[in-house]
Amino acid sequence: MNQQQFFDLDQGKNISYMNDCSSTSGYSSANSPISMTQSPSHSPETFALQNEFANLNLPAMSNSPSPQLQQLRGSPYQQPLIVNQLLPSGNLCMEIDGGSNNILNGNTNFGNMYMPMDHFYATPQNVGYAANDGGVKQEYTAVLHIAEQPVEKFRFRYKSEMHGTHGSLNGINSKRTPKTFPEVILRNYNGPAVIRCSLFQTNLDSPHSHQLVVRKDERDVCDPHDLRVSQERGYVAQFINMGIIHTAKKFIFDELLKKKKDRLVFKMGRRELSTKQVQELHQETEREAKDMNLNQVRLCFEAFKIEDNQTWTPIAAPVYSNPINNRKSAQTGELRITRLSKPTGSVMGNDELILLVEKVSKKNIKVRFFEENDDGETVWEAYAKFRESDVHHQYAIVCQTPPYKDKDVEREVGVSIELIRPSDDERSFPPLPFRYKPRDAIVSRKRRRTCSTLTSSSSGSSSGSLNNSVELPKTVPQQGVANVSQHDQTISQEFGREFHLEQLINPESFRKILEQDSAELEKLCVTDIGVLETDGQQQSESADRTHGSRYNRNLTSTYLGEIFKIFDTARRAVDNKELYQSSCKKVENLFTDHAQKNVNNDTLLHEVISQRKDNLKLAIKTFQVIDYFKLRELAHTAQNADGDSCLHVACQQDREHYIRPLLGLGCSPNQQNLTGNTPLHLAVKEDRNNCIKLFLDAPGAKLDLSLTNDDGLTPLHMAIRQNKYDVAKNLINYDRNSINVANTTDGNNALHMAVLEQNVELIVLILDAENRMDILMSRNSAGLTPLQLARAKANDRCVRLLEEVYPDKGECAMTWIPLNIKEEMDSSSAEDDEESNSEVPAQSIKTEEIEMEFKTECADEDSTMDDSDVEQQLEQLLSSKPRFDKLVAQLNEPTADNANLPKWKEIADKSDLKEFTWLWSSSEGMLNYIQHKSGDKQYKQFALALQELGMLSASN
DNA sequence: CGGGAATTACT
DNA sequence: AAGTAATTCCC
Repeated sequence: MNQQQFFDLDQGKNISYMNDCSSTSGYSSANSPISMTQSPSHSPETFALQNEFANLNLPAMSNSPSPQLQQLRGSPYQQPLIVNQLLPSGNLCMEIDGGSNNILNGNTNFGNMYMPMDHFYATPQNVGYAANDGGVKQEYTAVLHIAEQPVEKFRFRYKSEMHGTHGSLNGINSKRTPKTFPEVILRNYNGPAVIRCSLFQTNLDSPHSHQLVVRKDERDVCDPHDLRVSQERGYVAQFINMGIIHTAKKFIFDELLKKKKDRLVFKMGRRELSTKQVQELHQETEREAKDMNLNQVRLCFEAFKIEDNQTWTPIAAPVYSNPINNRKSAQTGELRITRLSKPTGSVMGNDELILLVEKVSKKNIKVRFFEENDDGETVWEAYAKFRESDVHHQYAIVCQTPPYKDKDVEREVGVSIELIRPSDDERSFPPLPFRYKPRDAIVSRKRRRTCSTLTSSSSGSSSGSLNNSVELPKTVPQQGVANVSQHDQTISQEFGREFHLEQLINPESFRKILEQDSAELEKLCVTDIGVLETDGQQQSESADRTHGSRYNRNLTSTYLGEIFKIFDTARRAVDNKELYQSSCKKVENLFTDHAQKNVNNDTLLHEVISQRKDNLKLAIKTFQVIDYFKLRELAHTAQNADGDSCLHVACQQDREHYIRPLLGLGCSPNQQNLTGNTPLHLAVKEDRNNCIKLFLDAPGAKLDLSLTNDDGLTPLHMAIRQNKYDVAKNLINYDRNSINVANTTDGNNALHMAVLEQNVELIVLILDAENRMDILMSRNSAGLTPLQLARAKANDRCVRLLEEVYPDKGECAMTWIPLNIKEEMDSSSAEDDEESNSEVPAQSIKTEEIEMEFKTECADEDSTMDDSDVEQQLEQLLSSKPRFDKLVAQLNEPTADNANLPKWKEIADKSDLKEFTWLWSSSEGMLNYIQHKSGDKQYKQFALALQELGMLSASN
């Protein structure tokens, strides 16, 4: 018996043992029956070798690796010979996978190109695999049980990476300490046995071309790995220190074939496969290799008993581990959101959100928003909107948030975001929090509500005397109602019965109300104003204070009451001009004073139109005051801390009936708030269709639809992005030029954006508008026309639709725009791109002028042009639209020699332009291209070629 | 150990 | 020619 050392997987270290059994490893020992084998072609020579090795049978192998051993590591492909020499170690086998197995496999790696090893196995006696070859199901009493699954994600390393160590394949429950490893238990069996672990495909009962290696003596030995188990050890086999080598693509087939052969040979207990078998194996391998999942493997565990030291008999059905995924791959790697561009968004959705993510594949990724209750049940989910092209380089996703389920939430709602990979339903972890913010409308309403309470100055109870000693009228809601409850169509059940909605919507009638001072209004003005803001919250808050009878009127009520008092007084003293003047001043001061004190600087007007319960009476009276004292400037400039005007608030709160009165009072419809939004932006954003309509229909309001908000969008852009056809239609009808405005984020105009939405109706709508040419030709920041964008990112239907309308089927849009068109564009649209400032001559000369000049010039010169003249001539030719077109036509004609070869192609083929020819389908493309090359070689060449063809003069 | 990056190879 | 995937490098 030799004392030997080997690496014990169980113990994770080298140990020595008495070599009392010479070879357990199935593949390994020279005597072993099954040998691995042979590459299709082996050199016959080496029986001798085999014996030699067999005899080598050494003890050494482990601790003191021979120089060759050391050389060997990590290079099975390259150093087969050395590998062969190691073979003997296989005899050590037993506890750990015999080194020999691996070595053999290593050998197999080389395919036929290397030293064949078949002779090793040529020994006749070693046949003994008792397995169930004929495919007969065999009943086993023993059972393999996986006690510890491998981790589900692991980075597969390429062989070239297998230098140092890179961490081993741990058990799924492994922690820093204690670590665990894949582990199986053999049950229902007595006596010694060997458990084998090898790498398998996940969807086939077939080995995987990757290598399951275990680091041993500075080298990586490949699977299968055999571990001896016994009663003393509790029949537990723990596979320690394994790694997975990612077989390079080019070796997949070879590796797989090798493994399959080895397996078959082992199973058959024979040393040679029949030619037929080899062929079959070949074909089978070819098939498998083609679509083998290279990023997923599983472990296969088998159990054998070894009889006569030679015969390996399976004693239990093989079991397979869960899949192990390659951590590095985009298909199976971990999904992770690294960062969000912002943590919040509107409940309305459609906010742009950028996610930085770990490697994802754009075709296989979704962004899921979801909300769970305390029990972890999903109560809501929605997916962000984005296109494949919004996935930037596998590492970022630009998406639009989905709307939240409840658009009327009053406070922020916390939800989660995760990535989902549909192919395997993998989720990113952990989910990232995201907060849905209530709509501005609700926020401001709430803010107003709470702040009025907060800021209300303390004062006496029901008498309501405050700092400024304003006596607020005691208000009993019913009073107001009692007088006038004759109409049915009313806005506000409690307070507004006197006014029909339509009256207010209609500016004429509203004006009348204001100006004529109708009896109704008169009555209104002398009666008490309604109760301000008595919503539940305030009531409960006030209830808290009631105990000390310290119920307060809020700030707004106070000021409003004071102002109304002044107003009423002044009005009664009709002829008192002085009183009127001073009243003006007072009211103005109160107005501004209030705004200053009020939280968020909401003015009285803001407050009055955004009461939780719409209070028409109150609002109208306030309007009347403003109007009466000619304080339009106040209304006009009234902005709160968010930069919101009253119109903004009206839109937020969906109080469309105030829009016209406010416009009438001088509020500017084009005022932008601090985020750049006009009231119309808000109306679109918040889906306030009535507001939108009123804005657009308002006679005096001159809306500027080209204003962009901080997201770079006009109202039309927003509508398109939200696929709001009707809104977009109304906006376009209001101002057709608005479709040409480019958003300042990516330079897309309305058509670009509709294309991105792939919304055919919108595209048609836009195309039906006028100014078609401008919009067709305008380019976004990426330099793309709508058609080009469609080709890149939209479906066929959109592309076809657009191709229909481009005059030349989009030919010119594929490449460059003729200068003259571009000049038109430059002057007519906000769009600008780099091209336009580069080549275009600064002086834009009228087409006719060029023609004139050109004619005269050409008349003089003719055959005597030098190179620069030729170029100049070409340049002028290209810069005139008629000439350009003419040249296009001429060049599209076939050449004299070949009816199938247009002239332009001929020129291209003969010049440096050859390699670009594929770009163009007619001469126009080439001309567009060449005109931007002014001054360089291609341009000159082209000019000369034209001259040669006589085209330069011909085109005169 | 574990991971990011760079490089190269394919579409 | 751009964008991914595959490999290799290297901190």
